[in-house]
Amino acid sequence: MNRDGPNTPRRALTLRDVSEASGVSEMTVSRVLRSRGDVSETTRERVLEAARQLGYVPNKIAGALASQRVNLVAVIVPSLSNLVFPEVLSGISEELEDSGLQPVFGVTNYSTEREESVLYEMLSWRPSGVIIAGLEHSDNSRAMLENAGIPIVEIMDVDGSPVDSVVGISHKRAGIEMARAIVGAGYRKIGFLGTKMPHDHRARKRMEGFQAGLAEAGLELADQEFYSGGSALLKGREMTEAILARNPELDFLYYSNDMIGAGGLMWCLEKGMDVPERIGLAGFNGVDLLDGLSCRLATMDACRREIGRRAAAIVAGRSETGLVGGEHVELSPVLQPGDTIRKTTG
Amino acid sequence: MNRDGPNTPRRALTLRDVSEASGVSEMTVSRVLRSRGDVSETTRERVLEAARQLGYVPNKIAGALASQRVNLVAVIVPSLSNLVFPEVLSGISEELEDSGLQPVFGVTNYSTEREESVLYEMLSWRPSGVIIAGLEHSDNSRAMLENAGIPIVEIMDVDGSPVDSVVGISHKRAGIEMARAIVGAGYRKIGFLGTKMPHDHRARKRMEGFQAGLAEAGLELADQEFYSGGSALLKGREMTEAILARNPELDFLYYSNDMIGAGGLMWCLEKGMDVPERIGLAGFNGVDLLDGLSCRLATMDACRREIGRRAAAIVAGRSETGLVGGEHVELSPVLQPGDTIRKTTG
DNA sequence: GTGAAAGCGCTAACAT
DNA sequence: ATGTTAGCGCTTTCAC
Repeated sequence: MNRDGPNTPRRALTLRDVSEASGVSEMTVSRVLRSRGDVSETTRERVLEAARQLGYVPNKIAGALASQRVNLVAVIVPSLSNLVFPEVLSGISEELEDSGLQPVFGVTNYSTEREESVLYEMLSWRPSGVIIAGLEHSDNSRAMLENAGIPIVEIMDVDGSPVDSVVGISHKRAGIEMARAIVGAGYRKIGFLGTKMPHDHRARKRMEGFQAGLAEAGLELADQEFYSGGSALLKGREMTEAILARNPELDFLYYSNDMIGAGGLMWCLEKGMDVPERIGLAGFNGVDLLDGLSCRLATMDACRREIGRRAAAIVAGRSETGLVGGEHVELSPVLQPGDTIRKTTG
Repeated sequence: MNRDGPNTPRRALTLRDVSEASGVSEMTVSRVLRSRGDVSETTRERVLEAARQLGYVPNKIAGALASQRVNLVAVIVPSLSNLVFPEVLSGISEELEDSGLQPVFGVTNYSTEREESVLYEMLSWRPSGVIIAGLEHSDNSRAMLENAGIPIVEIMDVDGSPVDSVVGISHKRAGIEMARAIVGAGYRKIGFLGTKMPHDHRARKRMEGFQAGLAEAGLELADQEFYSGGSALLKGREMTEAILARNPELDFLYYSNDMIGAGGLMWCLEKGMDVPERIGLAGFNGVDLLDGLSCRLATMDACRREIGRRAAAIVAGRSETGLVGGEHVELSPVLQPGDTIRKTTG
């Protein structure tokens, strides 16, 4: 609306404008605006006042080109609707808050191709670091990361070989431990319910670990069910109904995430099933949404916020270790048994 | 890890490197890389091959400075954990997909100060447009938006005076209509439950509209309850218990969002209350999470994805109207009565 | 404490 | 179809 108002500049303001308005050289204006010392208090105030009056906003593009420094950190995640990732992003934002660095988010929709183009796009802004979910990338992406010459932190997962630093949990181990807990509680006919997405490597690794854990006890998955798309809660209900119709003797259901698990739990409770005696359930992630359910679903905390924080700390050069790169941080998710795993008396 | 590998460049590659490797002038390389026509197929391929081999990633900073064009759109929202905003962002991303523009997200945590600094930071990258949630900004922020000289789209809300374009719904009207529906269904003792956040202007406007709607029928809010922080589902339970303990004769509860509404609904059902006869409930947003509940909470769709799309279309210069700025798009949220509002026999 | 000159890596505009 | 020149708005470096 105000585009043609009397104060609207035809072109954006530059340092020169502030310089002229304050009667001080561009160089000194630049120093004041970047709070570099060695400027007299008088000049400082004159400049600041002029800049404020004009409504000057510095041009970081020119600044970055001249200084060869960009205070941006590229953050690349598969999705924003997963609930997990916004929490990781919060952790990153918090840690970066007063580091002078600014996160820029990119979303891949679990597509390797899209990851490649998002990464390319972001690297072309010459960020100071990259935080990227997962260890599985296309050859091109991996090459770009290796050649970027900046700190790279792969997050969420540690099962694989990182380009540089890595912060995450072992989903394989998480699966194994969940299997052990379930078997230890006496369940024997165990089903797995998860996403169909072929690119959700972490869910796949959890399932593989889970199978390995069952194998330790001489067990196998009794049945499995996969979905894609739609409301997770609803899908959880539907899949639970389907798998139990097919296989009524199942005594435990392991879900690849908490939301479908919660849907399944609600379905079981409504059907009047005895949870956790007749049937036990568990999910994954430890989303605090579950705090609101009357019956708490067993789950495992994925340490999302902490992962974000630690990754950001590495990029900001603030991690405790003196390492310059190649840090390897494995966090340990903790089983939260809730009310849906039978208590063993031993 | 690979930082010191044999192929790691000490400094980033430039056009000049590609130029030398391909034996073609920088200018022609630049043309090839930007797919500007007027380059022979032979040269094109030579250049592309050289760039690929070297692993050249263009420097957008230099490009933007030279061309005075930046393909970035600043998107500023209060929060990522609200579930509503990721959907808006998805709508924006989708619409921007093949426009050549790239969204960059910033989060304010519902703080006006933070909004100001995020906005300043983003404008200093000279984006091609700004999409920002809400119509309430600090004086400084408003001035920055007015002087930016680029398309500004304020989203979510239309109750107020926009800087330039606006895409959203009237939360006031949404409140009024919900009140009319509730009163029309015969409820009379109505309570409101919402967030305490003083900066959630949209929730406030819904409440004000709601009160206005009740007033049309000579009614007032019988009671209210506010919360801040914590798991929304859990808070919904707690607030519901509290308000009904204080005021057992309430026959309807209007929640400022679906998550606390779902918590309240679960609590009522567990207590064996007759929903919707003895007590009715309604939320706001139309989150698809509700699809998974056995009893569907009444709600109103906030048109989140659509808002994102339309806003992005305006910034991309693709909106249907021939206007250059100052577009005003008001969407109409639709009441989804679900199972928690008594059916009237009229 | 302040200023002048050079140049960051690209692209617009104009040759050829 | 390709090359040359100038300059985007800053910061670095060095001089005063």
